[in-house]
Amino acid sequence: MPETPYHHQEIELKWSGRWSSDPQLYQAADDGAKPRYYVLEMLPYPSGRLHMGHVRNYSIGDTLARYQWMRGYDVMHPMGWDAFGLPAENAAIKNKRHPAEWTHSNVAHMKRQLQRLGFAYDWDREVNTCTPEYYRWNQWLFLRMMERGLAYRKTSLVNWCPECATVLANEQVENGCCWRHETTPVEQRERDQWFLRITHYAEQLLDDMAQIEAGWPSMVLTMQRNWIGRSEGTEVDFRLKGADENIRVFTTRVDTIYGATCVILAPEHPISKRLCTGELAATLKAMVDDQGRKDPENLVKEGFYTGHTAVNPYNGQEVPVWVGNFILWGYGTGAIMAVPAHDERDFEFCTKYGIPIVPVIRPVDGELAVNPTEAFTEYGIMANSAEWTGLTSAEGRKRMSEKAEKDGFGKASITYRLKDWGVSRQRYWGTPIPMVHCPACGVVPVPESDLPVVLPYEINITGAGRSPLENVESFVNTKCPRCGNDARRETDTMDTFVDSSWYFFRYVDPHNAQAPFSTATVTPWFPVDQYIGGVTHAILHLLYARFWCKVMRDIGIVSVDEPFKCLFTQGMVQLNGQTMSKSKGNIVDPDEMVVRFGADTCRLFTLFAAPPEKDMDWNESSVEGQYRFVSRVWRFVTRNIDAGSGSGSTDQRALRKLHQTIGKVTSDFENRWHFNTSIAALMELTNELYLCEAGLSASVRAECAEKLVLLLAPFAPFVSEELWEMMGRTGPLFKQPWPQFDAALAAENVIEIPVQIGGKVRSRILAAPDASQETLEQLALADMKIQALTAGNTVAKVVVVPGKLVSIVVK
RNA sequence: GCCCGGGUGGCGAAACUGGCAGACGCAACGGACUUAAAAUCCGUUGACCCGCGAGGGUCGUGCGGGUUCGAUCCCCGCCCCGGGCACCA
Repeated sequence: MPETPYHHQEIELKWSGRWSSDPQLYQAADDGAKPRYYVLEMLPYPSGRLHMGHVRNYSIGDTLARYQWMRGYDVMHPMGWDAFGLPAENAAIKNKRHPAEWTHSNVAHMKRQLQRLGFAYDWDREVNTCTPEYYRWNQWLFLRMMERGLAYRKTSLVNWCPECATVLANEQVENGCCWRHETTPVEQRERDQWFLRITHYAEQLLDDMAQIEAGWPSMVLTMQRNWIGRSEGTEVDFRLKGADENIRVFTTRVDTIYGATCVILAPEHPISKRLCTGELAATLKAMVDDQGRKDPENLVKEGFYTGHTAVNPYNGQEVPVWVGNFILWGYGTGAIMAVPAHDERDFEFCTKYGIPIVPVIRPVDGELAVNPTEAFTEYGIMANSAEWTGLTSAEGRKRMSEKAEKDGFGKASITYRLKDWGVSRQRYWGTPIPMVHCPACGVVPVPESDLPVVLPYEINITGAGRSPLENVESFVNTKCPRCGNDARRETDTMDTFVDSSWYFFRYVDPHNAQAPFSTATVTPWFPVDQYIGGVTHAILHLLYARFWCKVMRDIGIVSVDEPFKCLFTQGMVQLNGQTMSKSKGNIVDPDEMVVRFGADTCRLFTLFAAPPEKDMDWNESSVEGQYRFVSRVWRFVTRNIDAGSGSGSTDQRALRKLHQTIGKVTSDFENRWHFNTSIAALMELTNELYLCEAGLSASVRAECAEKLVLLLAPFAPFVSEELWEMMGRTGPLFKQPWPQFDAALAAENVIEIPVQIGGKVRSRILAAPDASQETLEQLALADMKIQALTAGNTVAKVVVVPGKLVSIVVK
């Protein structure tokens, strides 16, 4: 058959039409006949259009999914929409479109884009988090958490972004500014908020890392570990002199307490307020107001003496009580003992204000410092510490904690940097928190039978500070579920990180109307075999999802401790070294490339440009190379369908390259997903086949064409499927068995071995790949060039690495 | 400041982690085909030096040292780029 021209548009439209009209095509059988494999990619926010970061993420996932199908797995490969969130409301304000309408039209468009790119999703499992069918289960789970004391309400100082007019989680504050508005400083406001008690799981979140260590990038686990910030120490009460009150401090270095020369309170500490009367009250207030706006880059430590003193319980010494702007109210007890001799920050503070510096720890092999010029922060030997003198820091910490506990003025304690998750948002486009405020009964949960609490459609979104829901009377006015009298609905909605914390469970049982999912249905698919997404979610989303999984396990509806066995974090797609983002206006849309070159080329291009975990700078200049490659495969295969036979003189050469390629591509899939080198190997194979073509026998010609198409299938599904059909084969290509590697066929008859003298390559010898050390040494020493170069010298040593090289050392 | 990544031709990158540096692709150049161009096919292409030539030599993986027969890879000390954390007591 003569070769035919490659018309990507025609071929791709044909197949994407067929594929999307067959809803069963990519369904998992879920009958246990084959081993299961769950490929999960982070679901997109429906912002309007796909960007190249999505294309990259989903190309990686789809390539893996198709490979696993070919390897014989029963693959689950779903997709959905993280559809609640702020941009929908911003669009509502700006374009006068309803958030629901805006979201749904974005979803429709992006779904078409995904289908056009040929991603093999089971759309029957599509999950859209802004539908009542989904978010009612957020509410249901919230009630379960409430019952277990994991969801609670408390008044607290919260981060407030004036731009968003909403509360931000600590995780959404970056450098004191809003994560969306990087130049808007966050303010502190007092509000009643809903919280989820993630701190209750802090220890498990750390411990269970052991279960996923093998499959997760260590960097992500490290980041989470730092975020949780576990710290072992001691809480100690300093009695406030002249008052029946203690100041409790947290320290990791109780062994230094004989060097404590003052106590410092956070400005927000209730005791600060009580101690600062008269003129000091104004000073304190100014400092509190300043806290939310502090620029961590160049904050100057400031403080003032309250005029009060407190007593060190270990030695009875009286120390002054200060207030300091660098003491965090949200960490530990919000108060510290300052030991300037052994803590850099205390040193800086006490030096500035002339507070004494008393060294009490000496280096293990040195003397106690006199008038130190910097803090000695290492562990050492205790000095000037009464009966503890001479102990090591470690011993001191342990025994002094025991003493505090025994005498009732403190205890050993573990503190976390992690804080409870504030989930309240004063926003319309989110899951309503299923609570009612009754004047008589207080906060009352909505009964399960009344779920879902549906978000009202009629809404006027203005962007003003109050939550839009507060103005919807039909929503707000309700009856108390307990006493039946008039009551008001909670108008806060949930953080959208709630939605993405469990959607991957819903995928497995997406139409369940009785429960978030059936435990029996879900269990065989968990943990997820492979989760793929951006490293930007290393802390927030992935930590919340892990937490949520443990909660669901404790509720009894999930059987695993950890949701994701393996995690792959792909690199970012950048443009001129900058992250692509809407605000920077440097989004690249895939549509144009798909029209010009086709989805196959687009996918190959994103995979070829760099290994998947590496950041890549978007530069389209090499995209034509991928198009050329696809075209070359196309021409080779089409012109060799039922082609005449050659002599067979190049059969061995072609088969060798074919099997080397099978080996290479397979090992890339199994070990490291460096698809750039897999695609390079397929190019090499294609190049070799062009050179061998004339001499190929009919059977080898057909075999090479067929295997080439199979190997290409996970990367470029459209052209592969079309060629498969043209070869007269039936059945979807992604269900065909992956080609078998044959080591004997891949082996070279003879290889070239470099011979070095003094580490420099001086000659090359030909030898069998399995030639022995002795043979190689003899061949090398017998080589003419080597003989010439070694003449007159003594060969001191010969290093032979079989199959690799010979290295000769001369004197 | 601390913790991770990373620095290789004109460009994206390989070298599976101690064994031929630069696979594959882009760009560039040459040849074939063509009236011509495009497309296609076949080649060349790290830098410098010697040679008419086949060929040979020196240098070369951010910089400076070290270990080794041999270092892009390991060790020590720097420089630059990207990311995370940043008064966490």
